[in-house]
Amino acid sequence: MLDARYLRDNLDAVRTALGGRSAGWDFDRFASLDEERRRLIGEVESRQARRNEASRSIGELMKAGKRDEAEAAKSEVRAVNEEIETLDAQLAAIDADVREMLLTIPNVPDESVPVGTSEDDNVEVRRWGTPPAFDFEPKAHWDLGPELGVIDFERGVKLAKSRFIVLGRDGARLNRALINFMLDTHGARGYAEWAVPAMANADTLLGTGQLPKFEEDLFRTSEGLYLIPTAEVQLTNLHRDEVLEAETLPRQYCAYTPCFREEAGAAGRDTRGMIRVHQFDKVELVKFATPETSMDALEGMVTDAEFILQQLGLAYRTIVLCTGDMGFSAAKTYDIEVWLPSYDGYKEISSCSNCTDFQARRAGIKYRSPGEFKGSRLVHTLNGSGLAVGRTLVAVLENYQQADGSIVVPEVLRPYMGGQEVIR
RNA sequence: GGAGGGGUGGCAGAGUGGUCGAUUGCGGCGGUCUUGAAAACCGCUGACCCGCAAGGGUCCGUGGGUUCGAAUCCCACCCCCUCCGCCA
Repeated sequence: MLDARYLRDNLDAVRTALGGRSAGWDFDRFASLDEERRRLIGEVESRQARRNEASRSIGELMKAGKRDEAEAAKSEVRAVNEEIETLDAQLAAIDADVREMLLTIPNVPDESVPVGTSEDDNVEVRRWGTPPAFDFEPKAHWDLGPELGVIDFERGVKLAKSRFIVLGRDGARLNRALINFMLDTHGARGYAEWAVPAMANADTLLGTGQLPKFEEDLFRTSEGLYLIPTAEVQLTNLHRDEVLEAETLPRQYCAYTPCFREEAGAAGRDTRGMIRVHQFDKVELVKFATPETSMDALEGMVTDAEFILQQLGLAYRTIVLCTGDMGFSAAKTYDIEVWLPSYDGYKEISSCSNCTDFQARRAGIKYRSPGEFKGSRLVHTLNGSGLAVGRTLVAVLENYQQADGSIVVPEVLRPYMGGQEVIR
């Protein structure tokens, strides 16, 4: 959510900065609603002031025994109350409209973000590692997995529905090894680990921006709870409606959770394999930082996510998303893409964003620093995959495959696999 | 799920219709005192909205209702605690 005052004073600048991202958002309607809202507030409050004053005098008149005067004052207040009621109804309607508009306008990109309209305008910032050269025809994970008995697509469909998968035998163990390796590595690098609910309520999802605009991406239970699409939702909302002490910042959190996505708009995309499924595991990183340090914190988070790929020996490239390709809450986003032989290219495995104060304003996450400024200010929130475990598993299978169909276990994972060196 | 109790400012804890946004204690900030510190004493100390400002308004779990007026009364919902039941 953007600050209403900021938006009011910078309407055209925001319109320009958002470009196509704000398609369908009516800036002029906002301007007139906002103006009308402030006018009505003035109307209501001047009447409330009159009513409060009159009510006070009624109390005094009653005490003084002047009943007739008190009765006269009462009827006057009744009349004022009727006016207030009418104005209040108008104000409530406009408030709801303004709020709805504020909740559906995306974050404003940081100045350092390249301007563009699609993923074609994203900018690669670096590459690491060399894609493996095979002296045989490498297989895709959707062939390797079933052949090794580590991924079972048919049974995933049987147990749930399409786009659900089952991991078997060494697939399940490799998955768990990846989770533990990631958590241990991030833990050693300053991220505190949490275990959080896999379901979240509407307030929580409103706080991070999934609601109200993207409800169709979520699974909803009959209780009105939602399955979390990412642990970012929970880690960020841990501090919803809290004021953090400045000296405790930055805070760095991580968590492993399953993630659930409806993938409503993805029919036909990535239909083969386990690249795009309804449920996947992810280790998530979240930071709370001051406005002055959040951009540096983002660079650090990307480095931490990249470190996992380096340790695993997987080639990747890092790109900065252009203005047109960023998510709703982000002011700046880096995607890390891992090399996948089946794609003969790089595929997203992590996305790290600085959401600046966008989520903090929705969720009421502030910090204070008594010596530095009075009151409290909004923190900046950041989140990033560290990494998507399912896609990492795919990357390991495909990049470490041998001519005989076996998989070499990356060295850093062997301690988590009981010393096992090969999956066959 | 059943029965009972309770949700007030950073925390603790008063307040059952009228200057209560709210007594008091702790904590925090500033000051006096002190070589310094502690103690003691004095003062300050919630958030949000509209406004250039003066000022005004809202907020005592949430949402309704009664009333000229509600933290205080009524209704619904949410959450917490205790006991019982059930249960991984």
